[in-house]
Amino acid sequence: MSSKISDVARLARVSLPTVSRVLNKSKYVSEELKKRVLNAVAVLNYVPDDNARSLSSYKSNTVGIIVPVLNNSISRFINSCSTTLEESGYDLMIGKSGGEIKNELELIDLQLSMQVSGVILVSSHHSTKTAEILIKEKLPVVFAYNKAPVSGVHSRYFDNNKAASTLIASIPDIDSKNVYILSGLSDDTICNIRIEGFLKILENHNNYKIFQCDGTLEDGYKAAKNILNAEKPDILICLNDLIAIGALRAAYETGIKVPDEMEVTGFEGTSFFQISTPTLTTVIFDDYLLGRESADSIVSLIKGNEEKELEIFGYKILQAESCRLSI
Amino acid sequence: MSSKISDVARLARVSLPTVSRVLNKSKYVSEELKKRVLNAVAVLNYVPDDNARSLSSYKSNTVGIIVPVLNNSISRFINSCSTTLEESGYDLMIGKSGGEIKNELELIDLQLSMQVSGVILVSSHHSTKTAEILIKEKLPVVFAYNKAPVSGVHSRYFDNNKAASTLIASIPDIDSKNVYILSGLSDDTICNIRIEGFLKILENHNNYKIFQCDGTLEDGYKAAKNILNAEKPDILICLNDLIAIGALRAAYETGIKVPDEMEVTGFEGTSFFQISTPTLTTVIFDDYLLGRESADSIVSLIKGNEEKELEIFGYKILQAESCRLSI
DNA sequence: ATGAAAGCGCTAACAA
DNA sequence: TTGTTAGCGCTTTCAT
Repeated sequence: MSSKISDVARLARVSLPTVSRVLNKSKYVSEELKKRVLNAVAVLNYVPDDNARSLSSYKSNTVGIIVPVLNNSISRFINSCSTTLEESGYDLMIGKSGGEIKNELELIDLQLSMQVSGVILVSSHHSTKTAEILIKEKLPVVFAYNKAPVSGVHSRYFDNNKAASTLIASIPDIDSKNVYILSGLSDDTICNIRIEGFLKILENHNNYKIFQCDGTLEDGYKAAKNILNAEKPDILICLNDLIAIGALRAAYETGIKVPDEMEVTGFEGTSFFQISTPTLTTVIFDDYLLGRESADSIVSLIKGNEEKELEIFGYKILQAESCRLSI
Repeated sequence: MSSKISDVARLARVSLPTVSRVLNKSKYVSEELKKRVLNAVAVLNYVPDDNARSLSSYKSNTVGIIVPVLNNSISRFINSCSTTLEESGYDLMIGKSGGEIKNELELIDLQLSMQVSGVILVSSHHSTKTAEILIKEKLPVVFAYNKAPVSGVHSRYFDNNKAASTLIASIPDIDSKNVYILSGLSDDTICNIRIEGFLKILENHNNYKIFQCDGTLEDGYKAAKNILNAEKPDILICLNDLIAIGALRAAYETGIKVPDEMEVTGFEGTSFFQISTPTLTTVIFDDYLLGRESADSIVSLIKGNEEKELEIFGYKILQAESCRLSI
């Protein structure tokens, strides 16, 4: 069926290693032979077998990415990783953990068995166990979207803490407002970091409350509805855009005018901010940037270069109709 | 570093093939030996090398997916494929072509060299060349989102034609309205199929015009703005939701009230419909369903089962504020 | 039911 | 510069 390196060698009247050398540009081969080899490759439509190649060379050109789920923001991230990795000649193997450590560990086994050259791990809650396994394997790895749970591992993420502080600090008169925070799940590290950031500014503020939902649009809507039926926040700080969009709908249905009667803010997660009514004041992170940087780092690590262990990326606060800011 | 099958064999005091047989459940092995092998595997933390396995067995447990880009709808699709494939024990290798045939062909070579067991190809414009190559390789392949350009190849897609006809047919009084159609790029097969569907109903209608944009929110906005500055449509039929959202914004800025002064419809592409103001009347496709079905088909084909060459999936018309329907 | 031996397609080490 | 040889880790005959 498909031809192999020996077929090419025979047709080009050279030895196997010569074919290999031409294809991998690993050693100098005379122009004459090189031409014969390339010609034979073209004639036979030869495609090297990556499995055999990886097996004998202990190298693979595959990078694994493990994500909890393929949402909007992670899709942008992967898109960007993919572009960068392709430029460097790497393929992408994607695993979806559903956010469960058990699956994450299985996926790592899977990718280890594929001899991936490196792994980019996306999680809102990086597991120590995962990190330890990866370290033990001495596999190049980049933790994205969140800081690695142990040191000595490379992390690339956004400065959620500072973003949260800055957002709160730019809300005029925050001290005189009763503040409601609507968070995602309590085991979501990123949510917790954002809350920490909020509280840094709110520490002398004695009129705030924190509520929880599961972080989806639907549950954000439900939770907000419950809150608004019982209480009267001046401002509702939502831990992501989906929650915020749900809250906007809840406010609308409850007859509460945003921002006049209540302000609402979101936080990165989608790009819905520009479409909602009112448009959503939120924090924007550049997933493409993070993807590119993470991919660059993993490539660099694979090649054995030194890389900064931590890189933390900035944010942009987008002022829109749902909450006026003083910036 | 990592242990191999010979280590396991030694520790379990059995031969290599026995380990292989236990791990692959390929032949009967006595309980006694099986227990020893599994124990050794656990002790050594043994993970089989997939490359070696594929090399010697001519099988791989990897399925390739090639997509033009990772947008919202395709992410849902991949998410769903991924879940289904994982259940059947397959890994996923994802390539992004950027919509270019050249890249698509390169990615196929890449995946061929990885010995993928099958390929799911997503495109809004499937190339004959790609199809021919895949056929020649005798690789199981499923074309998704669009009909394969040649027969004898499996396709799984939505009935865009009928969806378009039904949408138009449900608009009250369409015959007496001047209809503007705002399409995506002219080489997007899916757009063209939708237009065909529209025109089936509009064939005796002599008051419609077709415009084009590049299919993005931004360009939809620009194109709609141009149209609305010069003309006065009764209804603006947008070929996808992004265009429609752009058009809604253009209408808003131009001071045209939707739906009172002009109606707007979208078409699958995002799930923004529920957030816009006004909410968007549109056609919904179930990307999860398509993902599951495509993945099921490829698994089935890999196993050598017969599969229906064509499966065409339905749609749901969602009536919302931007255009009242008679359904 | 189990083991010994051969070989998958390629690259790396060595030799010429 | 090129070729010969061995071996990557596994599965698959074929014996036993």
